[in-house]
Order: sequence, then structure tokens, then C-alpha cells
Amino acid sequence: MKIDPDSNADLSAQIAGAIRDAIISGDLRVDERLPSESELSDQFGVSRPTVREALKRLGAQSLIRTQRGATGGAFVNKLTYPDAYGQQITTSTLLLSMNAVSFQTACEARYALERACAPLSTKRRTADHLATMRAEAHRQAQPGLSDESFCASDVAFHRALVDAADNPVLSYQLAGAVEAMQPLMNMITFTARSRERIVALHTAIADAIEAQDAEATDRHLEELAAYTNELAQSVFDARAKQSASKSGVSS
Amino acid sequence: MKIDPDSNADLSAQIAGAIRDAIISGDLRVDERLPSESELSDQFGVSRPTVREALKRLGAQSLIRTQRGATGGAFVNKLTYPDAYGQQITTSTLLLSMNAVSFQTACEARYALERACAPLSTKRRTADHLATMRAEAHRQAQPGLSDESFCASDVAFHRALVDAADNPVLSYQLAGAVEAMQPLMNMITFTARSRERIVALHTAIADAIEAQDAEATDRHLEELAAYTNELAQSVFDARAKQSASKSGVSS
DNA sequence: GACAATTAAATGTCTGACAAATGAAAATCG
DNA sequence: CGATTTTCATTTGTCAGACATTTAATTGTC
Repeated sequence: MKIDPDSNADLSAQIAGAIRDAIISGDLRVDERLPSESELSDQFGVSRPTVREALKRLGAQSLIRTQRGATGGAFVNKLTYPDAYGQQITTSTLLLSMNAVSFQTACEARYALERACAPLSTKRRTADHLATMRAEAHRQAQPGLSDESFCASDVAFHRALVDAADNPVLSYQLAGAVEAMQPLMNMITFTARSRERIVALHTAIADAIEAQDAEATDRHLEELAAYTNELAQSVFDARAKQSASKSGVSS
Repeated sequence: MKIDPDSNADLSAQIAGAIRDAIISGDLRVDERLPSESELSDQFGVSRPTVREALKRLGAQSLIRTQRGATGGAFVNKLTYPDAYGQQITTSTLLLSMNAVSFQTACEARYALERACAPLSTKRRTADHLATMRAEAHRQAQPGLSDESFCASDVAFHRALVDAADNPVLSYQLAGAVEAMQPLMNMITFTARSRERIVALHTAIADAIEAQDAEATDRHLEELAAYTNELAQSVFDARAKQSASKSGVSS
């Protein structure tokens, strides 16, 4: 681990990079304790605050965890699925909100990914996953349900569908699609959508998965994607109309 | 933005969380300048080193960038696709290496995702993407190619396939699958694989995509997945045999 | 008006210190 | 001797103040 004081990068960034590389390469193993902050500052030839800044960077990426006390210190953290989900969702949310992604592009990506899951889900779905999907579809049919709750239930339905594939790596990869894109899409379409239509499609999907009919599952997911795009289009059309009439009045 | 000094969490973590929330919620917009470190330390009632640790956490997630000098400071960073790719790849690599994911699980996830892309790629592929795939397949057929270069070319081939879908969100989502899983899988299978067989499959895939034959593309990708699994199985069998014969000698 | 020197503001880094947590060792008591 | 309590050393968390470095705006000069 060598540090170049003349480099353009911050010392703390260089130190964080060196430790990160050691973790990724396996030189530092899970649950292994790093040297104390004082020792690290000696090793790298920098002050303790600088080392601390480097450690905070790594902590923010869930690469290490710290513990106070006599036997405390910084330990290489095992990156758990929930940790990875969280990062995935945060990154996806920010990426979409900061990059002016068209609705169509996001929707296409989201359903392409979910349809990749579906064949596995139809094959492996358990009673548990089916029960969750049924329960959420049922909840969505309740008349008094708030828009927020409907959206949350929508997410839960799709998460159950994805988890039914019984592949944690796939569930992780789809976390961004389901938990970041779906809410964003809901925010756009919720004014125009017909809950009955969505519940009917969700029920049809659950039926197809229960019957282990991959072809029908795919068809209904495609319908749901098409309906979502249709909704977005009508919302955008309505907005365009409104702004046109506004400018007409003002002129 | 309020901070609770009695909370269990570090002050720097609380401050980082408060600023992160402000960014995600849109209270702080892209390229907006945060108050200076001194002002932040006054606002939150903590010292400057503590504020700095919080800012380093955010910097590690590419949420802010800092600039020195008179008009410098911390700015809300626009999360670019390359940034997001990088995080995705790092997280995926660590998740796989730390969680004892079976080869089968990883391979299944990876090909499910790529096959989700393929129909879009067959529809939208440009001459550019086709040329890249052809060039990489050609490179892979060179006799003197090192294993590292073959692996890198393999990744480049699949990245071109994914990018041909012309959906940046999908490309981002698949970055982990292509750039993290593919190299890991290569590390396991490279001793046993037949380069000819892989080049033939890559060529068949490129042909199918050029012909815009989605069905054939999917079939060849499935073959590639099956062959990869087969290779891994043979490697694992050989390892098991070797360790069995070893223990037989020693007994 | 163009160019050079100065200045102010901000981050980057260091030193030294104290507080708080925590496990281990030592001391004490039954 | 065994169990409990106390002490203590170690480590992270936080603070204060200072100086170095970078950078752009300002000022001064020709």
C-alpha cells in the first residue's frame, strides 16, 4: 500500500482506494480487523483525521464497519444482500432523477428485466410467493386504499414475483428496477390509471404463475407494460393539451 | 436538517444522511453548492472534522464533488452513467465474492438478464455494434491470445450486445452482470473451455442479431449458457476427482 | 485596456487533546 | 477457590486551532 503525496487525488481518497483494492483482491478477508487508526496513520505517513476520512469513505460503501472499545476497530464487512439492495435502489433512484430518462426507456428496461425473471418464477414459485401476490392483488382492490398504499402494494407484488425466481443474484439485480423505477412510474401514471385494470392484470399474472404457464405470464406482463406506456402517453398528452390551452389564453 | 447528539449513530453518519435525504428529495439540486464546511459545522453544531467525515461519505457515493479554491466548495454531483456503472460493478463483484454464490445461480442470473436484452438488441443493433461483436469474435479466434485478453474480449462482446439494445438504463442494470459476473465465470471455466466452440457461438449470435432473428439469438444464448454450465460442472468434477485421489494416496 | 501581483475564501492536512465505549485483567469479597 | 466488582488500557468519536494549498476575484501597474 503506497501513497503518493504529489498526486492530484486527496490523500484520503488514495488511502481509501488502497484499502478497497486490498479488500477486493482478497488480501483483507471478511471480518478481518484493520490496523487501528493510529497504526494506519503511521503506515501511510498521514495524520489520523486523514485516515479517518478514508475509513468513512469505505464505511459509506459498506466495505467496512467500525466498533468502539478495547477490541474495537475497523473490520472488513461482509456485503449482505440487503446492503447491496439498498445501494442499488439509491443509485437507481438518483440515476433516473438526475438524467432525464424518458418514461419509455425506463419502462422498457423495467419490464424487460421482469420478463427475464418470469420464466424462472413460474417454474419455482412457492405457495408463499403466490400467497403474497394474491394478498397484494386483493389489497389493491380495496376501495379506500390511498395512492401511496396502492403504490407500495404494487411494489410488493412485483417483488414477490421476482423473488419467486428463487435466485438471490437476480433479486438483487432487479431491486433497482422494482423498488426505484416502479415508484417513479407510479408517480406519473397514478392519476390516469384504472385500478380495476391493474388488479385484473395482476390477478391474471398470479393465475398464470400458479398454473406454471410461462407463456401466459409473459403475455400478461407485456400487456401490463403496454398499459403502463399507454397511461403515460395519455398523461403526457393531457399535460401538452393543458399547456397549449394555457398559452392560448395568455396570448 | 436536525441532528440528535444522543442517537447511537455517529454524528457524521447523521449529517451525511440528512444531506443525502436533501439531495434525493430534490431540496438540493444538481450543481447546487452546499454551504462551506465552516458554515455546516455551525449549522449542525459540530466541528469541522466531523462535517468533513460526513462529506467524504457522500463523496464516496458520488453524491457530491468538492472543489478547492475561492469559489470552491461541495457541489451536488450529477450521477452519471459511468459513475453508476462503476458502483454497480464494485458492488456486484463484492457481493459475489463474499456470499458463496453457486456458479449455477450466478450463471442463471447473468444469462436471464442478457436474454432480456437480446430481443431489443436484435431490433435496434447498428452497424457499429455489429462491427464490435465481429471484431471481438475475430480477436478471440487468434491463436496467440492470452487468457486475460480472451476474457476481456469476451466481456467486450457481451457489452456490445447489451449496448445494442440502445437503452442506457438497461445497460446500467446489466453492467454488474457483464462486467462482474462474466470475469468471475471466466476464471472458473477458462482451463476447460474450447475457444473454438465459444467463437462459433459468438459468431452465431452475431449472425442472428445481424439477421434480426430474435428467436435464433435467444437459442444461441441459451446454448452458450448451457455450455458455460457444462464447463463449470466438468471443472468441479475434475477438482472433486483430484481431491479424492489425493486423499486416497495419503491414506 | 492588458497584464501582473495581491488578496480572500475555500478545501486539504496536521497536531494535540479529551470523551466515550468496551473488553480484559486485576482486585475484592463471600 | 469462585464469583463479582473494579480498574485499566485500547480504540473510536469528537473537538479546537492552526497552517498549507488552491483558485478566482480584486487591485494595482504599465
